Amino acid sequence: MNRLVDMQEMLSQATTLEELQTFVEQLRSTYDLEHLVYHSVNSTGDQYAALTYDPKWAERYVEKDYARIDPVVQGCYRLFHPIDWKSLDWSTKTARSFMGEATQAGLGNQGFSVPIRGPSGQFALFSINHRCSDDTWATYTNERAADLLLISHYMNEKALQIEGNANRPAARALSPRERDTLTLLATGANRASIAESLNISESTLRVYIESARLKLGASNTTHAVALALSHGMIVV
Amino acid sequence: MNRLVDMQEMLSQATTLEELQTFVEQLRSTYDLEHLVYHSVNSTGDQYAALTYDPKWAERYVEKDYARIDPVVQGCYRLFHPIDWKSLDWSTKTARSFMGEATQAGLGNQGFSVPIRGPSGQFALFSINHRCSDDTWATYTNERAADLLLISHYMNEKALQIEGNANRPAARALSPRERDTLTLLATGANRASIAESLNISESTLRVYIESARLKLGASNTTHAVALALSHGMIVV
DNA sequence: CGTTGCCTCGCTATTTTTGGGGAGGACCAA
DNA sequence: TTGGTCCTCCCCAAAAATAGCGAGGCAACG
Repeated sequence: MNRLVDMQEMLSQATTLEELQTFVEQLRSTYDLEHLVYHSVNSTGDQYAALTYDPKWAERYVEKDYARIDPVVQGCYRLFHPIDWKSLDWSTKTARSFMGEATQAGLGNQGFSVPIRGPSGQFALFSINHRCSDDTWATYTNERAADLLLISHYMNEKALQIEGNANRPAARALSPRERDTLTLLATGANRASIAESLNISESTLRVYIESARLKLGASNTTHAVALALSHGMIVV
Repeated sequence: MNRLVDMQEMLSQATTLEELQTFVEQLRSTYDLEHLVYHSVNSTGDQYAALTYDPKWAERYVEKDYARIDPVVQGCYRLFHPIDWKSLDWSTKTARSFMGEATQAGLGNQGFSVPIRGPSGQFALFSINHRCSDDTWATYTNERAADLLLISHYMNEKALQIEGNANRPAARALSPRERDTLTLLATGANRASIAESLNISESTLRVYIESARLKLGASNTTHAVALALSHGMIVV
């Protein structure tokens, strides 16, 4: 019975990006789908995709930078929940012509996407695609949405983990005082008021800002706060 | 058979926060769990929780601001995937004493949490809690993780929708130039270099910074960048 | 017992940002 | 046409941040 467990098992053994490609193909046949895409963009703009689309379509998509007009991508960037493609806005001319081209490339009429947000501004999209009637599709998604949502998250985790192995030298951890300082700076307080609320002199405060800045490799305070925020080192 | 469909049905009919409370209680019995919590914090710091814990414990938790030391909350703030409580760091003294108190309050030894990030820096935590052996718990979570992950997202969507009805005047949208400006500021560039890279005068640049600051209600540039970042208005 | 990291404070001078002000042109929608 | 929102530029004076420096105390680690 348990497709989900099988898939998790398979995923847990993957150690390379190639294996993730194999995984999505396996996923497609196991869940009996027309197509399936995992697409990740990290904060530095690096992209990675594992998909079952016709390679020519994928190539054209990248070449034409279709992500800019694809209603699925555009919609998911500003949405935060799994969504059926039908509920997106396909009314514009560009969207319609894009859909026409996609259909030509073998995409089915039905789709469902899961936006996933990870650390440091990473964003991934997990989409399934099929050709069938609305009713059949409703049954499909009801049956599989839970599984696929879970898989999409674990797949993203795995992809990040694999990519993370070829990683950049992580910023050093911040000391408690440094975190306090950056947190308060992020709230818009100035040095004088922060020093007061932390009960230290402004001189001391400056040392924290400076050391945090150096640790994070930031070029100024605003940069340091932005880095700490997007790395989850502080929370506002 | 289908608990999940029943729960989705029940959730879709909820229109008030009270009904969400009823929903988590129903969820607890349907999924046979010790406890269950949905806790949301939006960008303005407003909090909402629906939970099955002893009200006294919830009250004490809020009063003592335990979210600051709760390893589950702290862990999930910096993690982006569903996580078993066992894999968190319980080694510090404060964490251990916190856990002791939680156990006193009736919490089970096992837990599983799903961090959920929504629009404008909204953050929610969906946790399940139970008292059982590790093996039993592994079986539990395997069986239910997919359902609960799906439910957690739909519940968050619902909670946002309900709260959204009683909404605040959101920060005004930023113009493209304002976004450019804040984005570059977040990378640590100073005004001179940003003006150069945007091919405008530093005077013009200052107008953007200032108007963005006013729109966001920020007290200074760093604050504006932090707000724009945590509201997802810019991405670094 | 030395090193390392953290917390604390002080100093100087320079550079940058901030908070106001005004002003013209483009564009779009009511 | 008028009003709104952008985009662009300029001025000034005051406030704040920055880049360095040095230096003592404390706790933990080896």
